[in-house]
Amino acid sequence: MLTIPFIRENKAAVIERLAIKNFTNTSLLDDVLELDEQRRLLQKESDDTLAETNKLAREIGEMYKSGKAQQANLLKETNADLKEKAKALGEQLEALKTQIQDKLVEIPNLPHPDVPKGRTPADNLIVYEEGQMPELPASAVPHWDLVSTYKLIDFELGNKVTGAGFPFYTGKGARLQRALINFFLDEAIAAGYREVQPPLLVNEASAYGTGQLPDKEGQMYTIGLDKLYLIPTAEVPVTNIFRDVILNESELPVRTTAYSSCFRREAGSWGKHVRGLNRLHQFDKVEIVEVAHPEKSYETLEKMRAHVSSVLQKLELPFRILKLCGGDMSFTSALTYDFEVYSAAQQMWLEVSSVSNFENFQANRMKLRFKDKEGNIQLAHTLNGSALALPRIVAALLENNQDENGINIPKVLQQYTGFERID
RNA sequence: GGAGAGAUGGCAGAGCGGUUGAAUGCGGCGGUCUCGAAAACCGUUGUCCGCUUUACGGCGGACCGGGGGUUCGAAUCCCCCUCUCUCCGCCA
Repeated sequence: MLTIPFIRENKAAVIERLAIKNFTNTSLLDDVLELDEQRRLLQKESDDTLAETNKLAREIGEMYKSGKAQQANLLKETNADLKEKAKALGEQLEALKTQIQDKLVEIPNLPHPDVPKGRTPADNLIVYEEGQMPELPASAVPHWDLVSTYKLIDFELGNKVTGAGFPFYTGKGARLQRALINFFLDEAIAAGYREVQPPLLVNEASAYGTGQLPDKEGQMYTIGLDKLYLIPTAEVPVTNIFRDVILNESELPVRTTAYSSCFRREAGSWGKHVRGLNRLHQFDKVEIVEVAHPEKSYETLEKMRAHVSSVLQKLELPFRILKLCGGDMSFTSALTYDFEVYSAAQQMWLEVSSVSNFENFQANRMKLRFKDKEGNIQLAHTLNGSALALPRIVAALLENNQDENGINIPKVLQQYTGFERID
């Protein structure tokens, strides 16, 4: 959520930058500013009225003490009118605030000046690419065939027990999952992130805090009876740790990592590009989250990028990094790097990580602040990234490392899996 | 699930319905003392909103788990909700 003073003082620039994200509903900005103008007037009137009633109450008290009951009773009547007025003003004020808030949350974050223009994924900028493209044998097949041949993942069983997109991982497939999770967590911890294990369900306030609510409700699984939501990413519970928190400047940065299952409804996508592990309703992911000083957040973004890169390098996967264009960026992000690994049998680049700086957009919405050296309170910056999401990593690992009669496990994982080969 | 107790500032812990934004202690910050530190002593120490000021600041409003009510006036009384603790039951 953008701050109103910022919009007010930088309106032209805001409009210009939002256009990069293809957001052109500038009347929303006007509405917010105008409503806020009204709000301030109303605030003054309401405060003044309340001040008057407070004063009268004190006077009435004095009168009773000094035995002037009659005068006091007279004043009571005056005060009753004022109180009524104050109540009405208060209600108007609340309504106005809600109205402002509702509009404010519809305005996306400003893209960083480096963000390329564009509307579709095709406009994303490839900023980095590395790794050897594997040379596969003629017998090479996509991962959905491999997992069935070597009994690593059972989609049918998941289908029976839960539904499409909820696979069972079996045998070495299950072990590989566990190995990857531990590997990712160990890497994150070594990079300075503190591990937490978050709840997989969050309440409304948290879903609102990270922006899943009010308008992306349909993307989450909900527990209606208890008004809880299954998390689409660990970002939700982890970032909400800091909701309504004022940190000390000396505590920054706060680095957190969490493994969690993630649940996504993702209704309406079918076809070859979502086959097998490419898109699931439940999957596993290790997330990194950082609360950063505003002056350090882009430095932090680069560190996150370096961290994810190093993990992919250790897994010996060919990957590339995209700087997302305005049209492909998320609502909340100011700058996002997507990481894609090459899955050789599908001959497709698969997104395995997304690293973003939200600047103070999330922080403003959830009131995450810090007290600087001068004692001033300011909004912190938040960033997060996947490090990494499992399914597509698994897909690429299996496809890229296959030979005629088996699959080799990358060296770095072998101490975690306890085996060097699947056959 | 049954019975009871409670929710106050960073923490601990007071608080007769009327200058109580809230005693006191600890912690934090500033200072005195010291070569330096500790101790001691003095001072200071919440958040949000509005108005005002070149600025330090000043004034007003809101907030004592959340919501509603009683009252001229509520942290203090009443109702509802949430959460926590203790005892009992159940249990991975």
